[in-house]
Amino acid sequence: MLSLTLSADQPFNLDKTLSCGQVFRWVEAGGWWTGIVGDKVIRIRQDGDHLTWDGTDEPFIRHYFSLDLDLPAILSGIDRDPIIHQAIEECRGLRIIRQPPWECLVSYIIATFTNIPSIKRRITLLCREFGNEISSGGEACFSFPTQEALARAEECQVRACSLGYRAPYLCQVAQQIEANPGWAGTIRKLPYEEARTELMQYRGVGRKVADCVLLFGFGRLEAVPVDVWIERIIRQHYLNSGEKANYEYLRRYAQDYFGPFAGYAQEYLFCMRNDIAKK
DNA sequence: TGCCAGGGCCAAG
DNA sequence: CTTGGCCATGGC
Repeated sequence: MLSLTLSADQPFNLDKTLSCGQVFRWVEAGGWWTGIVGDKVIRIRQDGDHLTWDGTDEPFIRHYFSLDLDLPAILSGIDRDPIIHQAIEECRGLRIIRQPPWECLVSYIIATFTNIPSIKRRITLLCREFGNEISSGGEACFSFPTQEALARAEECQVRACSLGYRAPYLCQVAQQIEANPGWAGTIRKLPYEEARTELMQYRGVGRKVADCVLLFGFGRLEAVPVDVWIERIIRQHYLNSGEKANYEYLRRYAQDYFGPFAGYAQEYLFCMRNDIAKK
């Protein structure tokens, strides 16, 4: 069991970070969060300024939870109006996690046109079916399926994980990625707009999924995924009623308005969606 | 029970 | 370039 003490000037809220809907493989029970990242089973809890965990080392924890970033500086940069201010007050300490790109890509393809409980359930089924079993001492845990495993999977077997019409997307994107193993390095080197265009070449990846992958999988903190909730919030609180706005308009609006850390603003607003988005 | 969900694809206008 | 129908599934 390892531990670290958070610095007093760098807030971190483990519960908000893991429950806000950016990751789908963490479960809380009895004050402990258990999650599977790569081939590691990690158990972690927070007591005030103290983190305690096992399953990985401290550098991984610091990197995965972005503990190296100056969160107060980020939050003061986006704190531009009473709406986002309320979200910052309520969710302070929420940090955007650095997800493995492949897991992030597949997860957000699965996340299209559904709800968060269903996403978690489907990813669990997919890992059980196509991942590798990891010994964890407790109940059986499974790693996220590799691109090779999904590329070779039978579509009907993928579909059996309650994935519906997304099953062929997953099989095809796995084959595309397998044929282009340097894909993540390519994305990482490109500027935002070009990286986005590159990502959208993959099956099942449109504007919104591309923005999610850039934000959560590649640390592009300027990316603003616009799902139905964020669209509602921007329309209700930031635009004139009836103002014409498609996806690109909404995304650019948020990026121009909130600045280089607009992705953080997006995630804080998303975390507060049930309080600030009506209907 | 019906509506909705961290949308994307594809054809038609 | 923009719009509209369609898509499987399960939570609420």
